[in-house]
Amino acid sequence: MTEVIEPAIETVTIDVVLSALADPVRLTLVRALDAAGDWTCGSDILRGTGVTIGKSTLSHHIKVLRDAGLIRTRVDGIRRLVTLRYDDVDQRFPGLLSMLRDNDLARTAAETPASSHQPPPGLTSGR
Amino acid sequence: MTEVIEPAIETVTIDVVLSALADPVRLTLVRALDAAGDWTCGSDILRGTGVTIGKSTLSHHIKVLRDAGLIRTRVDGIRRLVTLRYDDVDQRFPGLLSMLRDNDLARTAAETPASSHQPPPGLTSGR
DNA sequence: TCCTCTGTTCGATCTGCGTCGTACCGTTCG
DNA sequence: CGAACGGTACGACGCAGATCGAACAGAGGA
Repeated sequence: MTEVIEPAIETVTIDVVLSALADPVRLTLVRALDAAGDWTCGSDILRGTGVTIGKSTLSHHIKVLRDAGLIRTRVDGIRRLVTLRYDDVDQRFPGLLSMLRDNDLARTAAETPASSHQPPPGLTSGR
Repeated sequence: MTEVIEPAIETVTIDVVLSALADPVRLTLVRALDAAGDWTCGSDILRGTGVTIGKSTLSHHIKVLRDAGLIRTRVDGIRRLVTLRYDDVDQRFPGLLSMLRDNDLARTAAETPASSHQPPPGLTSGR
């Protein structure tokens, strides 16, 4: 198998999404995935975010986000790649991702002095 | 004083809003206020929602929602009236209220047989 | 004035969940 | 085959927060 089960976007409720996004670590996770823009290795997501957690904790958060319909996981050999479900989330909850993006720009710029990646200019409004 | 302190909408962050809306009781509260449409007495908010909590708990939730910038409280004689900050929330987080509304229609219609107030048609995008 | 009503504040309690460590599994490579 | 790596599953721990009850505070009304 190369894909991991994920809920159909129509079955996703805002209640579950809100609960998933209420945690600061998961919010950082979503913002980092959004900044990355495409498939990212799980262990590399939090690079440069200043967040350091155990790998079991990370796995737990990724599962919560996946069950909430926010991210998609793909198996690539030895590792799992994850990405935001941009189209699905934008269709089901228009404007949600851009809400999360707003503060992200200010926060990542202020909290990650070691990272040199400035936020890609094309991500502010588009995909 | 007839008004209760509330944060300026520009200082409200999505992080706090998400945490406030992550609780099922508070979500019910917001949806009930949205369905009501205007100033509502605190003790009457949960009428017909099936949610029964102590008054101290209700006071706590209202305070959380107010601190999150979602609702406004006005003192009216012996009682406190609360209402959604439609304009402010729509301006700061466009689309957020309609996201909460989606499930609301199905839920309130199924859970409140005694209430005869259909959701006002003008609330979908405006105040 | 006294009672009632509405709401807040303060402790105390308890549950949910975020976190960690360990064990386990599948994949890749030497 | 066996070791290393990325990730998951499970149990345990600890803390934040949801809940409650009681006490208190204003505002109205009898």
